[in-house]
Amino acid sequence: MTINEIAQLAGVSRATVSRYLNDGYVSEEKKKRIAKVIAQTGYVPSQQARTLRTGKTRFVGVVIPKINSESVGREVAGITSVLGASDYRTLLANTDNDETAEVAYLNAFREQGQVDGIILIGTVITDEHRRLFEELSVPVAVTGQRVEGVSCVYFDDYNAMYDLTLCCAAGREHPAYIGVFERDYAAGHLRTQAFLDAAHQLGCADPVVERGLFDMGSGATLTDKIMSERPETDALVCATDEIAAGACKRLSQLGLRVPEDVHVTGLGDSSLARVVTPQLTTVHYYYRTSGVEAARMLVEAMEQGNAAVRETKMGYKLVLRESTAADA
Amino acid sequence: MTINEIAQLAGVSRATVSRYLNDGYVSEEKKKRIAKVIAQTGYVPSQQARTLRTGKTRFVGVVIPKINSESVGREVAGITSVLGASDYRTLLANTDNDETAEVAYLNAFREQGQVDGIILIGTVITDEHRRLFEELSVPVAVTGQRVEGVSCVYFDDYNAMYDLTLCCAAGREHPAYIGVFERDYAAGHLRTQAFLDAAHQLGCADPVVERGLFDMGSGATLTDKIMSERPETDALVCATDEIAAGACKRLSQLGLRVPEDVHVTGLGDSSLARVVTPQLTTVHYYYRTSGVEAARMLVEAMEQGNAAVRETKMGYKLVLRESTAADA
DNA sequence: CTGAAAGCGCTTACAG
DNA sequence: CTGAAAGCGCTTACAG
Repeated sequence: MTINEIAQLAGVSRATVSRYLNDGYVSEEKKKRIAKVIAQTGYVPSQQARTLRTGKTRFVGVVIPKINSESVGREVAGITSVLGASDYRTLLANTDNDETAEVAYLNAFREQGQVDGIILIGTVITDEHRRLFEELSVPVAVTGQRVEGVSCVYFDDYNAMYDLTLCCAAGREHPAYIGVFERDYAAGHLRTQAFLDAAHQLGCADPVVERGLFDMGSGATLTDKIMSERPETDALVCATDEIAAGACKRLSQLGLRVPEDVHVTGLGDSSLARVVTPQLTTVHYYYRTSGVEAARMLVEAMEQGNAAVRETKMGYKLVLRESTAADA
Repeated sequence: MTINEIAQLAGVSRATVSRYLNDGYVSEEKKKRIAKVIAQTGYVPSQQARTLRTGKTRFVGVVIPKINSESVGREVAGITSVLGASDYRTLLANTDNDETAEVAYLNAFREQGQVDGIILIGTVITDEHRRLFEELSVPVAVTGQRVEGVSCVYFDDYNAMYDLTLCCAAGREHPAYIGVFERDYAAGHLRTQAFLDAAHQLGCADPVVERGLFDMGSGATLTDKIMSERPETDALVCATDEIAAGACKRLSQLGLRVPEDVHVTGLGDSSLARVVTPQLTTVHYYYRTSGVEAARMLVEAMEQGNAAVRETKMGYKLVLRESTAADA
């Protein structure tokens, strides 16, 4: 089925069929005839040919750091729902936390004109990223990190972690923090800073900070380190639920009770937070909504030329569960 | 940059440049000239134009039941690694366990000629699916379910669950099973049947079977039901790790100890299995490898016309952990 | 080994 | 409101 056959069957020129499919500047009578033929034949225009002619692909590239991460999954769900509704298809590019791959994908999308827009689920934003954003000929939106001059939707990491620390460390003497590398500004830098500020606010003289990766293994290892170097530690604030899960597991292996001996908190409110024993006090992040927001921004930018850059900071909600004392 | 500009710069016709890019039936001298120009300009051929001309898209549609599932994530990782290496790009379509959406995506891929091949991560395979497979003009591969006449790679669900049940219920009097709906042949029908056969083999007179969904909530609810109707139950075999995690949680809330009072097993060896307390005895499935296998089959089918259908059954490995007695 | 030519399926000024 | 014509960037018989 091509537009030519439809034109012939409907007794009009293919230009008229094309108009029917696009602006719709066609007489009522021909409209009807064309509509009927299309219905009968089940004709679907070739997107390839359309792209070749218009330069628009109706694809959006979504660069993700990790497949099979709950937060990423929720964001992607939000993104595809908006994109699908606007008739864009999603091209998922998984970097597996490889910064080089991330830049490579961004470049590939740019060079080959394969997408009308790009969404990056951000972790570490380098100068290379910033340069790329400038050079990109299609609109971009970033989630999870604030990027100057680029449309983005991010979380209130500082205040979320500040509140969490107050709640976890209140009434405790020796809080410690298990975080991640500083290069991740949102999850590394801001959350650590918030912990330190809150600990200071609570009057803690010498709060401990350790850093590792985003996984349970890291949580377990650093819990070992902290508890052997500072056995007096009585509150463990963790940058993510995964890390907190690893910490809880190790604490129990060390014969320490949570929350009686040590308070523990995570962040993210993943399903993991409800599975582990004890259930984790955490912060709920609106991941799905943040995906929806980013996709909306992008669609707007793709359809209207005037790329008004917008930054959205998402709220959060403290979720108190068993891993901290109820009196917090 | 178009092929015309390259041709002009290299002083050859665009047909020659095209040949250079494809068969390579070009004199050494011109090859050199063309290579140089391409290197200098960074020219990348337009995939759209190529597709329009050849009918090949170099896209593969991958239909998944759920984003953010560990098993799916692992399979997709395997798939994209193979596909990427063969220069195919992956188009992920997420159905969110909606059978209608699944058929719709399959149809869309078929109608619009947007992909050169399709991989389906299978759950429920209906007659509608089978019909579609027949009508598809591009090769397909299915993972997770055996489908007659279609290339597929699936797991040895029956034997895996049989072994697991022997291990979980050995020396116990009253094993029960928490499974999922029969319509999922692999995870529903086969695993349930294997449990029943193994229970029978162990001499259990009246093994209990309950069915729900794939999540922790289902595990918790059905554990409630089983323990109130059959408080003598001393082994809980679950169709997945998620279900088993929900079961463990509820058992502990009911004041029952695992494994002392009740043995519990899951299946899949997800990271969840190591997080919950106690850690779950389970079966390891080679999800990533199964994705790799399916992608290889598909690539072969796409590149060689002779679509020799192949079925691969993957092995498995019993993983003993804390949730069953060590003497099993 | 190479180039001129046709054509993949569409859209869009242009002239009417 | 409508059609003839050009062209998006490529590939592939065909004739040489």
